[in-house]
Amino acid sequence: MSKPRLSPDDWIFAGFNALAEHGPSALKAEVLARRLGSSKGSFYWHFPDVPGFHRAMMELWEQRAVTDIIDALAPVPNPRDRLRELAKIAQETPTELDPNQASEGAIRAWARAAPLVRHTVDRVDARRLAYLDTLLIEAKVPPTPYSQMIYATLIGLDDLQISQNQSPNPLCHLIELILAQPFAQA
Amino acid sequence: MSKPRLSPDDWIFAGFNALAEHGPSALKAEVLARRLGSSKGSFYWHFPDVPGFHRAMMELWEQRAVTDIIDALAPVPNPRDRLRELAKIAQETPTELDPNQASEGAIRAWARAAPLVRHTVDRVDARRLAYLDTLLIEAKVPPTPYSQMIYATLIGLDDLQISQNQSPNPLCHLIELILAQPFAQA
DNA sequence: CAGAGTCCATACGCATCCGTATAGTTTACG
DNA sequence: CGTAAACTATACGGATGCGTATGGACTCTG
Repeated sequence: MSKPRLSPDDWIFAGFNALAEHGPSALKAEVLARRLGSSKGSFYWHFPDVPGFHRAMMELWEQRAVTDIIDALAPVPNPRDRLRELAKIAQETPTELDPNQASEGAIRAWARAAPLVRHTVDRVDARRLAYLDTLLIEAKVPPTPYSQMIYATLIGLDDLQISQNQSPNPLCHLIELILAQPFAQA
Repeated sequence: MSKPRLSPDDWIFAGFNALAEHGPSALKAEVLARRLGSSKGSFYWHFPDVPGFHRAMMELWEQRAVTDIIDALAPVPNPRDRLRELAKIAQETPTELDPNQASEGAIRAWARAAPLVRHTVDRVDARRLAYLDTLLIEAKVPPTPYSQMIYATLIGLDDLQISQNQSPNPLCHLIELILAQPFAQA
């Protein structure tokens, strides 16, 4: 017991946890090895170097960051309800230890100092905004400027750490405000 | 020439510039000294240690982060126009090399990994939200949940780097949306 | 000019991290 | 069982950061 071999994904998950807890400075080979009760030898066997590890983290996150949202909203039939559901899941306190949710804000903070992360986040933002545009169009809402307004509010609330599971949730309220506009007919 | 003595504020301003450009990892004694063409001896003369330098940065920022906004809005007489002006100045691309504006987002990112910064940002957020509450009340808008909605949008747009000086500015649009609600009578 | 106080440069010991090398251990499988 | 592959531990040299110590330089005042 107590000596399980580690897969690359084990390192990557540990990386996201460390990032969320202690910031980008925790994403170092020796620091992560201590955290996992392992050693640098293991790290450098699975990854070519530290930037390579960062790339692997970003590849995994980029794969899931957009599709997870789309999948979560797919079963909701009504376009207006899809927007409401989006507001709800965006404000849930992250429970799962997925690399998603748990460290969205930490990744955005990391992106400010790391060009690779910056570019990944930019691509994810663009794809999420494009998807949000389609959601709005289906709900008869003009995407400009509402997709940016909604997405910015979502990010800002996450950064503020307020109104997680709180009522009235400002993001839900914003959605209702928009859906009550004359252009958006139920 | 070329050998000006440095004041503590010179170091602090350089700190904010370095933070905005390269993130928290640039806030080190030797890195900053190189940046200023100076040396560690100067740094440790002005500050007891690196955390002490960080404290000095946060003290300066906390002093100005709230009052600067209040002062900028004070000359605007109409409560509704004060909200509109707030949206405008919040979305201006920072020109001045003030520690404010230039690195708001960088400070928020830094706060995720540094408890001292976290606490300072939390206090600033609380005071800004309280001030925004008074602005909304003066405009006959219920502060809950609109102050959080507006402030979150402001932060999110800054993080997204979109819609700086762009039209339609989503934040301005949000303000108009709120001011057009039945409870907010002109 | 003298001396005190202010400010800066350099060197040192210690610690941490990087990436490599190398040897050891565990697992898969013929 | 035995060999090869997969995986891990440890040690090393080089780089960089911390905080201190110490000597030099500049400035203000009498």
